[in-house]
Amino acid sequence: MEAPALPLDTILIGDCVAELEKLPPASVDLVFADPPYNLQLQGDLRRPDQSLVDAVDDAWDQFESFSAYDAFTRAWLLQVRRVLKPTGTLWVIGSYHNIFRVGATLQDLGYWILNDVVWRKTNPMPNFRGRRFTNAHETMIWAARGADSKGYTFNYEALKAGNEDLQPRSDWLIPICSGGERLKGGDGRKVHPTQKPEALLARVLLSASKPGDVVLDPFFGSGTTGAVARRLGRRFIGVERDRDYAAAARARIDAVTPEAHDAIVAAPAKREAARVAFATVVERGLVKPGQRLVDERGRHEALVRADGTISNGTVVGSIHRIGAVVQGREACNGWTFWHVPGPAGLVPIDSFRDALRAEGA
Amino acid sequence: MEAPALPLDTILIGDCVAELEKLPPASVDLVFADPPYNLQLQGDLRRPDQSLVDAVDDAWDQFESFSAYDAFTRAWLLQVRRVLKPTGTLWVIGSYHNIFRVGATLQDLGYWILNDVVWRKTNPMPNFRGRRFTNAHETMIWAARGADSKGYTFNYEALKAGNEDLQPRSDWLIPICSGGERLKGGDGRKVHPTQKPEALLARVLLSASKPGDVVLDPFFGSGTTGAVARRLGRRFIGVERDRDYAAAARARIDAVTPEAHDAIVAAPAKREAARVAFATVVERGLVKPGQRLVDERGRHEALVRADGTISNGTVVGSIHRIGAVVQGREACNGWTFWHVPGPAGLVPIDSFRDALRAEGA
DNA sequence: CGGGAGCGTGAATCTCCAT
DNA sequence: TATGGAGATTCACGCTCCC
Repeated sequence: MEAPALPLDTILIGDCVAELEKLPPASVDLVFADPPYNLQLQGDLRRPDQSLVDAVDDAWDQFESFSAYDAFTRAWLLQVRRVLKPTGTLWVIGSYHNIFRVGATLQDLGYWILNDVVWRKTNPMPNFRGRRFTNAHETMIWAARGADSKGYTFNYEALKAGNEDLQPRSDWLIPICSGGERLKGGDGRKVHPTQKPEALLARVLLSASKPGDVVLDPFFGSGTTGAVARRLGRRFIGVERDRDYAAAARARIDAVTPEAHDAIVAAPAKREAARVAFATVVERGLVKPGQRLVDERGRHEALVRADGTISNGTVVGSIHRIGAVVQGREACNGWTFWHVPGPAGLVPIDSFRDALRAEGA
Repeated sequence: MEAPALPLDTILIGDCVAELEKLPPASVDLVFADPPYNLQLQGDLRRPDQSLVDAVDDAWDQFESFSAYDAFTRAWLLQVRRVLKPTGTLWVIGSYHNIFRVGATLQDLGYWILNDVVWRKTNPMPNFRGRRFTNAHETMIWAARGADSKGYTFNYEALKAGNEDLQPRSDWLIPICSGGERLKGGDGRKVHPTQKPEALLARVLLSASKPGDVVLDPFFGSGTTGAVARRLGRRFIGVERDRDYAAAARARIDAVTPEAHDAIVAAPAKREAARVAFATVVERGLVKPGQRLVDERGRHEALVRADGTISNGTVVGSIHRIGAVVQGREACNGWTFWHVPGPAGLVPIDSFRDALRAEGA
């Protein structure tokens, strides 16, 4: 009996497990999956200006329990593993709400993790209540079918050449999807609540697939995977339950102009802005807690604290804030204002920042 | 029966589950855990000739290995949860080999994840074979005892002040432990294979504990947690099975000089400042009854009443309530919203509260 | 057409105390 | 334990509007 043909460059409408069951085994080169994160949000969240955050409260993200989510995860991971070629690999993206469960489940099913890759966001949503760290990253797991998998695609040389001849690392700095790239409906509202940036998908496809490869996305959503696949000369298969999402994705992909064949190489990574905090200078021991800082003319002084704040004896705050306070000004650049007294004279604390930047470069 | 005393600033020699069982419940403020990655897996999955066992087709063997690791993880996480105070939090560090299993297990046990934090290494070990991304990070999970946990320590203001007045993010850039900080034995070889950098522990303790807090490390190893705890004025309890590690850690910690008290006391957060009622401001005559209040743009106004309430002409209520009412909003911080018009411009009523606080200090 | 102020918004498990 | 009120809390961008 003839194997069913692959529905290339197609969006299949339906539940991903049911749709994947119809695909032939060992037929897909790469899978990118952005499953529901199972967020468990309590009430409304408001910004400090009282505006309401548009939360992800869609029905597709609701699960009864962890075990219900685990069963769902296991089911789609099993089907994905079936349709993956022996040389194929899987990427899954998630946040701390779900990624640990996904990772444990895929290990249980025999997948072999190659890397976990951190997507660092240049512009994450801030933490409005100041009770946690700003959630500034998401996690991707890159896995082969099994521990003995050989021959998977990893375009190491191209990635290295595009990264100033440095090895590609497991942490990627990429902005979130916004501006013109973000799909909007006729009402001006976003089409999909969690549209991923094309730059992220581009780096995934350029890292772990070749032109002509078949890329499957079982949670197609607004179709970023399809749009990037088409642009980069890959074939795609999308599965999406929601007809509105699928229609928007189809229109989006049809509007994509594929890159010329010789242009499909890894783009050079953007040079990362080296922002150094004073807390880091203290943390690394370049300036010690308890150190006395003075201004250039010796009129003002302050003491360094272990957490990278400084104190003028009455107020504790940042190097900038305290610099402003002691001068009775609105603002002050603490990096140039404060100095460490030494045997050879005053050393501006900015010089320690330079040292850290040089080290990071 | 009297509760057993806490063995403060002590290294307990033994299995961590057995040793934790001896500690009283709800007695520890912070736990930092650096558990073994693959307790049994590594040995079990390699043949004597070091070739990999075909784990994909040998589900039984694989299940056994992961299952044993999960049981171990569950056991120590349960004990840690027992000894944590209701306001206490847990940090666990791991890599993709184990962190997904640890994360899923701690969620199953009822812990509530606050953040996952990525330790980005400035100088990771390169990937020699060019078949994966350079593994340039490790993952930490920060979790409270449960979803309803309140009152955990997070020194938000200090972290923000030490970070260029920007709120702290979930991705941290810190070098690996090397150079003089790395403990070496008499033979010049490293004492412990996975010694963590003190800068990492310092940021954990400065983020989520206060001076005098009790910090427990159930996998004490070379004692980085204890050394940093001592330096930053925290108490520690370490548990370590290996006597050599424990001895090296003890010597290391004894050589640590604690920071001066001024350098480590937490900066007072605004939310912890003494409460001042607006009625007190009126009572003291800083704002007179009958005074007209306006918002920053002069769009809204209200009149002060002798009892510390204000009125917009139709409704009487607190500065917060009336601020919300005039804007048609759910909530409003009246202290920053309302101003007293003066010859030199608008004076926020918050400044009168500051004056009373300064007077009380 | 340029520049700047102002506004909108993003996968979010986002308070604490007194009664 | 549940409820209600006080009051603390945001960063990077892209877009619109106005001068």
